[in-house]
Amino acid sequence: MRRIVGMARKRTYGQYCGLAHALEIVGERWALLLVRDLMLGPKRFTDLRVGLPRIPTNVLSARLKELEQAGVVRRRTLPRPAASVVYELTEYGAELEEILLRLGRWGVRTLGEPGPDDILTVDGEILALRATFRPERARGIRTSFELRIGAVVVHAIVDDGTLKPGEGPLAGADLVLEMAEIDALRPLLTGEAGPGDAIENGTVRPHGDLAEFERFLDIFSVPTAPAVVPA
Amino acid sequence: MRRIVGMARKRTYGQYCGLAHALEIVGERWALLLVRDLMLGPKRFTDLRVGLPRIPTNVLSARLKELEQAGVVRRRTLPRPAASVVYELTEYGAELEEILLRLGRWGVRTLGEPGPDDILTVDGEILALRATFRPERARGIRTSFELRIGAVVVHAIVDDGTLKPGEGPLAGADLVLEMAEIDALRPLLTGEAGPGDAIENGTVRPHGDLAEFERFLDIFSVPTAPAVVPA
DNA sequence: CTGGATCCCTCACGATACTG
DNA sequence: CAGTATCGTGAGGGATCCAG
Repeated sequence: MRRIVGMARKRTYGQYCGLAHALEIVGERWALLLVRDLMLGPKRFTDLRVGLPRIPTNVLSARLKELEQAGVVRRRTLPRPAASVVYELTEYGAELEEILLRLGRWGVRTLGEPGPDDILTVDGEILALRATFRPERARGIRTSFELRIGAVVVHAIVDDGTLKPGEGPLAGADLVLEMAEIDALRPLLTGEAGPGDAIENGTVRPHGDLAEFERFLDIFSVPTAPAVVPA
Repeated sequence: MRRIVGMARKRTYGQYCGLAHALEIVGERWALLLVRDLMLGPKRFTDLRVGLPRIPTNVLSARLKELEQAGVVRRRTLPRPAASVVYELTEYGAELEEILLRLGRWGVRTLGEPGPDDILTVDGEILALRATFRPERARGIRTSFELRIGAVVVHAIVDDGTLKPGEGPLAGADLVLEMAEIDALRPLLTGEAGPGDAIENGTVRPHGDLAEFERFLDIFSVPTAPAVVPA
């Protein structure tokens, strides 16, 4: 005879705790990466697939339903003629932003070299810009950058302590940084390498002033030193 | 014929992104709750089991190994006569603290009623105290509280903007709050209910001044209003 | 083409028993 | 006390299929 233990108990931690509950909402696999991509604005199902190439579609469906159910994501049907469906963060979901940026900064410090089939996405790179942006160092500064990392092109407009990142090129950018490898930028942001090193070994080709390059690295950086990871 | 796809590729998101990497480290099930419990100091395997009653021991083993491997947790054998093993956070792991507190505050706002077999742990309650503590409201204040929630007893010593939480009772506490239900405190911290309501309906029995009760609620609270969750 | 649903396989998780 | 061993189940991974 089969004992009915808890009838259809969804996976839960069984703790009455804010953190445990948060993890039940956004702790499932892919969930926070989904939120990351939605931080940049409403997206369609297919857009999300493009940003998360390795997510199975059934998992994407499931996560969107769960996040919608939890009040993190809202599913909206576009009005006219589009007749398309977009997913967007609710107010509540948008409040994860600061947490994701911090978690991203924490994780980037042990990121190491990219694996053979690690990819860089536009959304990932824009997150990196937002996560490493130091408003206090951008006070009174007005400048703009374009970053080309392989096929990924993003830009950033800095204006007196504020940052407006975006995808695609930016005409008239004060500095263009061109890189072939997806891990060319990380050592610069973490302080492991300086602009001189990067230019010398050819991982970064700056189009613009060297001073502008240094200003970029001043405005965008990860505060603390990289952690030492034992083998 | 079988195609060799990626030989022993561990579960990865395939993105060169700080957030994705962070989630590969601490995004597995139970990992962040483990870190939460270790935030309170070194613990033995069995202590961790007590704090996380529903974690299978093999999963606990696996997580500890993974976190150790990732440089988040350090396994240390106690010197003399104990001959015991403790796990503790590394510097790097300890830097997750602010993130966990924020995530806890985010999650508590949609926590709702406890499920039938939701439990409250001492560690969970201490996390709640730390997460809801508002240093700016504790400036120049020196007081102490003891909380009894069912069998869980914790205390907090507030001294001019600093908080020292601990487990167990506190002799000479300025205020003792006694509750039978594990969800008696949450509505007070989120502002859904006031001290008057709680005393009237008997969910909280304060031993001490009403003014002290109000001071407690001023020092400990979740800033924003609870989110509206659609059915 | 978008926006998914379905199938099948694998492996991580969950429960429990067992060992140094 | 501090885990390892075993085994069943279900969530995730990957490919394909289908409706509007």
